[in-house]
Amino acid sequence: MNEHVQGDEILFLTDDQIRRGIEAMFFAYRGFTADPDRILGERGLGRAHHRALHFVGRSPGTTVNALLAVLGVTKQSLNRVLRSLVDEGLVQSRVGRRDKRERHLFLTPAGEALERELSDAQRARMREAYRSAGPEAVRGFRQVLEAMMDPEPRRHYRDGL
Amino acid sequence: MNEHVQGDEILFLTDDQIRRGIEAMFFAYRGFTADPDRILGERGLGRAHHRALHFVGRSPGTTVNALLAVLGVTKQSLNRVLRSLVDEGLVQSRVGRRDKRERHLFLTPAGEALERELSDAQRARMREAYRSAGPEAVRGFRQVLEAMMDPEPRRHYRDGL
DNA sequence: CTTGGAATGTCAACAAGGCTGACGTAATCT
DNA sequence: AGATTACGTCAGCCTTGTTGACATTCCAAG
Repeated sequence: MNEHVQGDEILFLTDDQIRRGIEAMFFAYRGFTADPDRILGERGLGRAHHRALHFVGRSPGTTVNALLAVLGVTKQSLNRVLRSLVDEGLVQSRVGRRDKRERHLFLTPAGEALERELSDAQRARMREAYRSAGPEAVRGFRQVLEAMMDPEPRRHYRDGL
Repeated sequence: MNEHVQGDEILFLTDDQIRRGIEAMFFAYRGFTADPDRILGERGLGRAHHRALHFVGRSPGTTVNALLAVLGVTKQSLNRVLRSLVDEGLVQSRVGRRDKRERHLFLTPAGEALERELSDAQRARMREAYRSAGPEAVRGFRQVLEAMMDPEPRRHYRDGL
């Protein structure tokens, strides 16, 4: 092990390096949500609606309970968001066939269109960040983020493959 | 360029890879704020207070205006947070000597203690994530995050060296 | 010296989106 | 039959963001 690698091993864990990482998360998350927030604002919706649209779009037919677990909010909070999405004709809620207590959630065509519009902006930013940083950096990015999650969200993250 | 690298170059920019990155940000940010949020909750404070404490601690004597620019909120919003921090004896606000309109902000010993307590939890998590991912991954992590910021926050991020 | 503008503080009102607690209904499981 | 589960809903509270309006204090230019 040469001095340079030794230096790396020590330096990247200093308090100051950690602080840099903390601030990077703060500033980057703002950028990450900026574009969708702007689009949603024009339609009287918020970030919470985007999250619901995203995960319903990712897993069509998912139940309210499953969505609650992924989003990590209370049912009252989710219900308020879901109700407005259904009212706006963006999400459809179907009573379960096997278990009629469950509601299965789907995006309507309008919901898919909005989800696409929202994600396009976010994707464009992330794509550009990925492109400029390169595959190696992206691996590191995802590795550190995954290590930062709580166990339960990490499960959901891995499920989403 | 062999097929493996070629595959990398293509694959890491697919919509699905981008989506994975988006979800990684969402889940990781929750973990990132979880520990401080818990501590703050016990004291009737919130995430906004943590951010103010962090940046005042990082740049003692900074002005309200400078803090506004870094945090990206309105003065009314910041003022509410700052007032409660001053009331709790965590932050001291001194009138500027040169320009008496300005207020220079400092952490009191109690403020430093709380900032330390909050950051310790956050730092511990990030340190562990850094440690498990390694220096190479950390470089990639910071590279992608920096590319995701808006220009103005990126300036503040780079200033914070 | 006066005046314009900058920096700050403060009041009021509002909205999004979290939370808790309580209650109701229908369906399913034991 | 009774307990549990899934979901919805009402009511109320909190934090944290917003806009708008207005007062104060002070620096700096004319």
